[in-house]
Amino acid sequence: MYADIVIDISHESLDRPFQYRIPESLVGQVQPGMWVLVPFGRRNTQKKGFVLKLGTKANIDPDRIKELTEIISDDNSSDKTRIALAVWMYREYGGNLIQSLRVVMPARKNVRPKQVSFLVRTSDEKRFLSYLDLARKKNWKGRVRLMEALLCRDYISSAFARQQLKIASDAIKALEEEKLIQIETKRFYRSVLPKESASLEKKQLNEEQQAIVDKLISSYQAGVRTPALLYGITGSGKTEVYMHLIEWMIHQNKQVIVLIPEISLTYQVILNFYSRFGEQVSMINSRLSDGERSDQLERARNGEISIMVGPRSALFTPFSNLGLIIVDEEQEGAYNSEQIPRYHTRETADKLAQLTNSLLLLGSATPSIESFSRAESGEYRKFCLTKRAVLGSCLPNVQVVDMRKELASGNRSVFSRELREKMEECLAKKQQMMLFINRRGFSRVVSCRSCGKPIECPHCDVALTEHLGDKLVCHYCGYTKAMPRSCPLCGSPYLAGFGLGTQKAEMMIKAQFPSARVLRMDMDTTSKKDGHEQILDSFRRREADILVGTQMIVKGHDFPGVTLVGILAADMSLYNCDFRSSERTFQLLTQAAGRAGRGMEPGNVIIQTYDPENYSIQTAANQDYESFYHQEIRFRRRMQYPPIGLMCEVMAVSADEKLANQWIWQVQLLINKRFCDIIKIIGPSDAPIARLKDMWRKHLYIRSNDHKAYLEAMELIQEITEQAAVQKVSIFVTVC
DNA sequence: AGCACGCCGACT
DNA sequence: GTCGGCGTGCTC
Repeated sequence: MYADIVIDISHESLDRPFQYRIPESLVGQVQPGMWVLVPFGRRNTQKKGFVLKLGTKANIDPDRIKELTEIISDDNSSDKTRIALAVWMYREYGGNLIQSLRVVMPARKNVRPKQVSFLVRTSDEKRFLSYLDLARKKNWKGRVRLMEALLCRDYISSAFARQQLKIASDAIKALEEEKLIQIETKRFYRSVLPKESASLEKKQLNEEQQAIVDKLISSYQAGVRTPALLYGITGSGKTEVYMHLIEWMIHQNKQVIVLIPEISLTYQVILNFYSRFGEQVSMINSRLSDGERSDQLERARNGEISIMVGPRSALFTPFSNLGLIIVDEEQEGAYNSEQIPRYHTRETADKLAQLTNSLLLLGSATPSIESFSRAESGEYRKFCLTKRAVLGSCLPNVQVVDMRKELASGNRSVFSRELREKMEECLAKKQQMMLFINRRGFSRVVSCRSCGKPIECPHCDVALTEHLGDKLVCHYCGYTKAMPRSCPLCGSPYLAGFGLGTQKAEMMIKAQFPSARVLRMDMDTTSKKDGHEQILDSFRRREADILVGTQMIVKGHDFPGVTLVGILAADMSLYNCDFRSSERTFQLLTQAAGRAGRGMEPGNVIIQTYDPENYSIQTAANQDYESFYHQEIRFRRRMQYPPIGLMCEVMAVSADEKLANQWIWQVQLLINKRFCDIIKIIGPSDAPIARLKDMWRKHLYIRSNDHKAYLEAMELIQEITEQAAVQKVSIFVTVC
């Protein structure tokens, strides 16, 4: 009997199973999913390993196979559910199990716990005083100072002794050896919460909100765990519903995970939770250090905190009595993991909720087509918030401008006449505006006017973007180079930038409205720590009239002073070769439009587009989600795209182009052979970015209506992945 | 990740 | 002549 075991070492070359013999005494006991101890390497050092599967066939020369040592019992219930979750992720999203395990068990890093040490007086007063006399006589100044300080207190902190009393470490050592003092250390958790405490009073719920909270609580008590979709228009107060539900859960001694897209995880949000729930809350985000992060997870494991707020990785907080998982802005793309396993947070949260018998609550103003269709079919429960919570504020007035007509009447500027007029009006009234453009940098591409070829990144097959200061930047790998004088291919000196980026937009605004104060927000201006907060705060304090930026300005920020929102090129995201582009465009436009008129003043939104009849633009302009949904689901049904059919992308990545190609064709061949009619394969072909960071990328799509066959195909791909790993080709699946 | 094997510079 | 530098390769 053999077991395939992954060794718990984070290194690419060990990301594959090793076979071990199961000793007679453990046959029947060793099961997939267990942690075991195995001898590894020449020295046979005992390593922790994870049992993938059992088998009777030896894959290598049986003489080379060692015997596994023992089973490590792990009785932490949260660990058990998280291992089960990792196994599920591995099956669902591919890659290696150790990769899934590493995502799910993040606290495994060896970070030193932060400690404070104290010097504690241990001996009785008599001996202490007599030694003090001796020290005085001998003129041991340091020891005298330290002992005098300890006369009136039982202990002082080492930091205080060193820094304030200027005690050298040998003085401390000497006293310790005399058994007069003792050094004690106490574990101390790094705090990530705001220092200030604003106490936020509990807001009264309106009728609609109250009814939803009541229904969720009563059904929870009745044992209903059907996921709930909270669909509420922008500004309808979804957060208050969350807060009340969380409060109830805490009273039931349950723990809560609140997931927020990284981009909207701002100081403001944390302050909100902190002022409501105090020390019971913690948060994690990507800017925390390893130490800060694992401290927060440790506190969750200890039961010190009950609420964890964070981006997708917060889903794996080791709570032992989880009751509720909230996924806010459920439709956000940021919930798709970029790394392998490319899990989707909503789906994974759903699985975790099942494993822990908790409630999953999804919230959105523009739900994903998946979630809404599940709500329609009854797989999810649907709750609607239809009224804006702030009294007096109303939905903005939206206008779609046809940029083709602008061009036809001779306006070649990026601002339509309508937008210009509204901007002038807005500036004159001393109100604020936001201009949204979907591309950072200066121009989209720089290409040669003679040979027509764009200048590309040497490591990725994408065009470089022009940035201010005569720089060319790759937005995928960060490669930067100076703007060349002439075309690197044909030598022609005529190079020109095409398309519009945030930097260029900022420059044009400044040229046309010289008196306006402009702030720009994109990846380039927010890369510094707290760059995000600084820009938003400055805008909130009305230190600028115009905020121009990429997606990040439209995500959930509340600026009461904004009365105008301009979307400079609405269709920029529309023509990606991706069946979700309409959905993304609709969501982006609706969100951007929702930024206007959040205060008492009515808001205006101008959407500039070259395709004004497009249904995603039309329905977004009317803020009509349901109408968009019905048109979009019709399209998906016709094309058998998700959520109607099952679909995934299989990608083979390798430094060697030939090998990547060879393995993606292997996938195509084997799937075709086994499921020729049931599963449709699109491709293989080059991925849209055929080379990224010097790695070649080949991909294909798999589409099927047969759930069973689809899962079998996934297993087949899993096997191919293992074989390909030997040749350093990584194959992974992205569920569409 | 560890650890061993292996091929070239400064030393008892 | 050796001791030791870390480059490369393997671990069931």
